[in-house]
Amino acid sequence: MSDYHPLTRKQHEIYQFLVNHYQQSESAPTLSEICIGLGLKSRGSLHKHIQHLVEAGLVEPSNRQQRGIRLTTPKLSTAIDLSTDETIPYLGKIAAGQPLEVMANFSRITIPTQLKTKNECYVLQVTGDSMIDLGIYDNDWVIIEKRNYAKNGDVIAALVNNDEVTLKIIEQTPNKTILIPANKSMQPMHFDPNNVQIQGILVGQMRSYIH
Amino acid sequence: MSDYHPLTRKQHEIYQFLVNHYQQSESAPTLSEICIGLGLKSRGSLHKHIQHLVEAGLVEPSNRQQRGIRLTTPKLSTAIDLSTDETIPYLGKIAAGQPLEVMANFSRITIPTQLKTKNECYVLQVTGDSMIDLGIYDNDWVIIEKRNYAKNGDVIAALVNNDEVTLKIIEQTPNKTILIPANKSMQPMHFDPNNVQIQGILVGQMRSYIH
DNA sequence: AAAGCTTGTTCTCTATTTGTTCTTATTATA
DNA sequence: TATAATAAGAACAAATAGAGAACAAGCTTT
Repeated sequence: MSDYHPLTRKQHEIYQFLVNHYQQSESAPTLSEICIGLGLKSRGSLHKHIQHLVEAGLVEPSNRQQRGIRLTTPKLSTAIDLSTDETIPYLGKIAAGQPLEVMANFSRITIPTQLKTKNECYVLQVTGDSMIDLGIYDNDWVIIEKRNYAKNGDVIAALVNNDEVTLKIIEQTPNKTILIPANKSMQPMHFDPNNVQIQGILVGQMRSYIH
Repeated sequence: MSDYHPLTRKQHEIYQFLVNHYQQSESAPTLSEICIGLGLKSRGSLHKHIQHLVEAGLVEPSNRQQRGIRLTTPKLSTAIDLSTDETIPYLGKIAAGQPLEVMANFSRITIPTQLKTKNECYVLQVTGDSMIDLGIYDNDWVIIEKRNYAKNGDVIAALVNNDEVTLKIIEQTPNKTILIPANKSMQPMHFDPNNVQIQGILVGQMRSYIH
């Protein structure tokens, strides 16, 4: 009965989001919430991906039930986390098309005090290899201190062209902003300062080696 | 008995209101009071929501009794008493000359659940560049699951020659143990298996960029 | 005890949200 | 070039949400 259903990259990404969400919140997310969390705009396409997760046996079929997405292996779904104040918002994958604030309070993550500042911080998950020369890899988490300014050489999360959020090294001159990847095989990108909105600066990084 | 009853956004909001109310007041709120508290105008609609909470097993059925809304005791107790300890021992710099146990319980560190396993874990701080090709840098923290065995290719913390603890990739043959640094400019080291005591395997990594 | 009020409950009607299905277009990948 | 993966959006039905009317049972006041 069980065919072999390898996950595509996107399906794996969505599954990770679901696992993560279940660790933080007791109720399942809505399709729209997942869209926002992953930077998608169409519930329709997302639904198709989730159908694949059902076929792969990772997600139980949810018959029109709202918030009906359940993982088949209900790992930590019961582990409610209402612990102290050392949690900070997890804003999902580095998200396209949205200033980060819009999805605050979706879920929260526990953080060692050593990895954050006294100011407001949040967590993003990194996609891509643009920072490997700094030891930040695909799927790592980064802790960002919320801020709208930075000094040259800082690693920042920025909204570029009102379109996508990236993690880069910043160099600013009066009439030009340069975003430099920490990856020798990638080129710095030049922007009009008006098209680069700084969202915060890098203060910490985490990586899981589990499975 | 228990079907799956995910809470909708409104139901969750109402349940939160009830939990909150119970922490401050001994008697249950009236439907109208909840309406006022949540900005609703119809007791009728509210009642329907509470019916769902009853079906979900979070609220006891109250047959026409005024101020009869009670939370089911089991859920209430778990909601309060979920103080799982998410801290693990910090054993300091990767330490020379000592098996790791001796300095346990010096201090503890808060860890996100995503970075540890269910088993016993502890934190070490890395010195040196022997793992930079895996993105583990000088002064990073690593989370180690306590264990005395590993399979080939695992990244392990090991006590070598009863002298120092290092973080390396392990390759074991019946009569030889090879510890391989993840650093192209360093050479693998060969040992008699008796001189290598595995202390644990790598499950997580953290880095602070503050100052 | 009777009148007046509040409360829980049930019902109908309407508006919004959500899951689902389709169609179409674009990008990767073999 | 062909095939799969990804994405956006339109359209639809079911689930959910809100308002209000109506009613019986419990309180309060007279």
